Order: sequence, then C-alpha cells, then structure tokens
Amino acid sequence: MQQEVGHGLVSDAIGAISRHIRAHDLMPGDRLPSEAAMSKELNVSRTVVREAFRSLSAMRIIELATGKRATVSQIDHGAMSLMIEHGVHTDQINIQQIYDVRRTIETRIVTLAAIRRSDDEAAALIALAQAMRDAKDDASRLMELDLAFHIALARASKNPVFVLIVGAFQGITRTTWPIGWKSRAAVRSQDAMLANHADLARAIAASDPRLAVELMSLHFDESIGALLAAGMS
Amino acid sequence: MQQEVGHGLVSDAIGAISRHIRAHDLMPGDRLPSEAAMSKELNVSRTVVREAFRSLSAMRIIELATGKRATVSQIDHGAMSLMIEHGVHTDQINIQQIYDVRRTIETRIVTLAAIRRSDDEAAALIALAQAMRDAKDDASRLMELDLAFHIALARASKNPVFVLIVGAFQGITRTTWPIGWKSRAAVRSQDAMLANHADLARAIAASDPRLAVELMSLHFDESIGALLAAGMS
DNA sequence: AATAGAAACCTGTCGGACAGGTTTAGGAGA
DNA sequence: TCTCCTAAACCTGTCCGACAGGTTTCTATT
Repeated sequence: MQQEVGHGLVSDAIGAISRHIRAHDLMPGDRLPSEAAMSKELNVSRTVVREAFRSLSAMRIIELATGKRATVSQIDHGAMSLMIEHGVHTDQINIQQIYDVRRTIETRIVTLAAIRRSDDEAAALIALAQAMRDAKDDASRLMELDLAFHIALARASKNPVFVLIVGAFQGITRTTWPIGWKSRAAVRSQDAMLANHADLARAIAASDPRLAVELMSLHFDESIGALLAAGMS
Repeated sequence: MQQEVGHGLVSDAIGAISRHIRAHDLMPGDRLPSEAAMSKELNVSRTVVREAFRSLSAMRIIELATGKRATVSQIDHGAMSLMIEHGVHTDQINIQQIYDVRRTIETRIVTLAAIRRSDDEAAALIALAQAMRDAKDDASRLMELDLAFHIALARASKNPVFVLIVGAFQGITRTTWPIGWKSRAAVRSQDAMLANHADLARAIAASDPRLAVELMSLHFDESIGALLAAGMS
C-alpha cells in the first residue's frame, strides 16, 4: 500500500504519521493513535514508532505527555530557536546576519501592526514598554520584557509566520542581548532605547505605520551599533 | 553536576548533547560520541540516548547514518519546511500570509543579491532563468527550477538565514505552485512570468538593486493575483 | 443521575539480542 | 618503509519483553 522512500523504518513511520494527520484532518489538540496501535498498523516495533513520535515532537508537530496519547500541536518556534542557535554556535550564521533579517522582518511587522492592531494589543504594547522602563535596573527581567514586546508586535501583525520567525530568534537573542545592554551602559543610551520602545508602542496605538517604521529602523541601527561597539564580529 | 529541568530523561539527554557540542566546539562534520558512550556518561539507557539523537536529527542539528557515528550537521531547512507545511495543513497559517512573508524577505534578498552577488552566481541565475523558459511545457521541472532560482537568489544575498527562510517555504510551495501555474494558463501570463525571472536575473547581474526590487514586487503581485484568481483563500 | 473506585490503556525507561554497516589496527606484500 | 588488504572491534537499526507510573474509561454503588 504505502512504500516510503526515506531509508529506514523510522523515516517511513514519520511519513506515515504525517500522512495520518492530513488524511484525518486532525487539528491542534486532536489525539493520535497510541504507539501500540501505530506499531500494529505499520507492522513495525513500538521502538520505531516511538522514535518517529519523538522526531515529530522535536519539530513541534505533535506533543507528547506520559500516560496521555500524543496530540497534534500548535505551531511553535521552539524548534526553530534551537536550530538558529545551533547555526550560530557552529559559525554558520553570525549575529549581524540575524539582525539584518530581523530588521527586514520587523520593519514589515510594525507596518502591519500599525494597521491591524486591536485596541487590546495597542494597550498591551504600551503596558509592556512601561514595564520595561520600570525594570530598567533588572537586566534579566528587562530582556524578557523586550523579547515579549517584539513578539507582541509580531502578533499584532496578524500573521503567525512573522510570530514564528521573530520567535525563532529569541533563543540566540537571549545570549547576545546582555552584550548589547552592557555596551549601552557605557554609551549612556539605555534611556534612549527605553524611550524608543515607548514611542514605538505609541506609534502603533496611533496607527501611524510610517512613524513606526522609522522608529523601528532607529532601534535596529542603534542595536547593531551597540553590538558592534561591544566587539561582536 | 548537571541537573536538567526538562520533563523526562530524553529532554535531559537532548540538553546534554547540545551542551556537549558547544563545550567541545564541534563544527559541522565532526563526530559525536557513540550512543553507548553517551549512555554510560549520562547514566541512562541507550533507548533514551537514541531518542535524544533522533530528536536532534529531526531538527537537523545532527546527522545519523547506520554504522557511522552521529555527526554535527550543516544548517538545513528540511525541518522548517515540515513545520510550515504542518501549520498550513492545520489551518494555522494560510497561503497569503506566507506570500506576505516571502515578499518581505525576497525584496530584501534581491537588494542584497544585486550588491553582493559573485559573477558565478549572476551567471547561474541567468542560466536558471533560461532553463525555466526551456522547461515551459514541463510544469514539474519548471517548478523545481523556479524553486532553485529563488534559493540561488537567497544564496547570492550572502546571508544563510535568508536561504533558510526561503527554503522553509519550499515544501508548502510545492503544493501550491501548480495551482498558480494553472491559473496563469487561463490568463495567458505564463510567458510574462518567465520573462520576469529572466529580467530579474539580468538586473542582479547588472547590479541594479532598484530594478531588481521592482521586478520582484511585480512577481509577487502577479503570483498572489494568480493564486487568488484560482480561489485560494 | 452523580460519583468513587477499579480495570484497561498508555507512555517512559530499562536491558538484552542480533543483523548489518563502518572504522581501525595489524599484518602481508611490495 | 610504505601500501594495501583483511579481520576484528565498533556502531547503529530494529525487535522483544518487562515493569513503573500516569490517564481514561467503565462500572457498580449510592
């Protein structure tokens, strides 16, 4: 009936499970067959099915939990984050390249966000920017708020792919963010960075895409400058 | 020494292996410890180590092969492609959203490509555009050439993250491309599409970023139009 | 009809086994 | 001494059986 091409039973099983999801039109949250059932249906050992499930789970396509059956998963940037981090750690990607992509993406995001944001999202952005100011002395907390700010922005664009991509850079950003922040301390531009975020939030709330784009460009110019000043290759 | 937080031994093992790669500064192609060695070092069964390896392999962080030891992997969009496809098939992402992202990314790509392309890359793009014309009657081959064209463009931008993102959309594009092509048949705009690619290749070769951006915009306007005409929601 | 408890089901992890494929170390030959 | 080949050692892929928890479902009782 079905002869997969991937060499190895596990690859076949991964394909079969993916096809099962599509064939049955499973939506996030829906349950998949048990390992035993899959194993019987595909005529392979439970070992093979388990490794296939694990693989799908690593890609965040399904979700595993002890005792429960596997479920179809909501898209999530966790796996992408790890991949990007791996690329950077193995010198296949450098930070400037990531910033170039982020600038490209996030410039578009703010345009869309300014147009499509709901009132709740606008309020949340302003609140986030304010929280950042309040957390000025707690670098770790500030960083998380910054990351949340950019994700909130992406969400307001109403395009989940943007959320995915912005999220994909979070992992590696957690590594580089402190470098940029410390570098700013030397240049006394921390306040400017905080003000920039507040301005940006207001521009989104005011539905002013042009201003939002300008502020975001400023933000990236400044961020890259801070990183370079810190000697980031 | 090391107490991981993840739920389950496999998560711990994944973390340990990732850390091992970083701690030893392993580069793509370098070999990892054998399953048995890992299993002994982490005090878990080979089963657990194998599932961890499989997970990393699914994210294309390592590469597995029978008999050989696992090796650190080159970054690759295979996993991302599957994730995006999953998002689309489960109605979490729609095609227009993907096209919006692609337009954003690829507009930036052609700017960079026009500036940074090597002579070889320029020649390859022109050759690819010509090959597309020659394959006009073989939709399947034409599609693969089209995909290769966009990847070549991304490569010429000299930013591997762009290559990664463009590659991530290849999987789902293979599903939707034929729809757009057929729709074009009705409108007799296939030739225009082929000419557009040839023009684009020439603009890159001529190091004309402005023209390249304009042509790419045109391409996307036209592509999205074709998809909409075909009733793609 | 509601509910508590038990039975059935399910996943996580372990250990052992064996069929191939790959690497390595050593020895034979040049 | 150097090259080349072969056999041993190593390694991964897959299967099986077992058992400790966690979850779902069924049932009997209230």
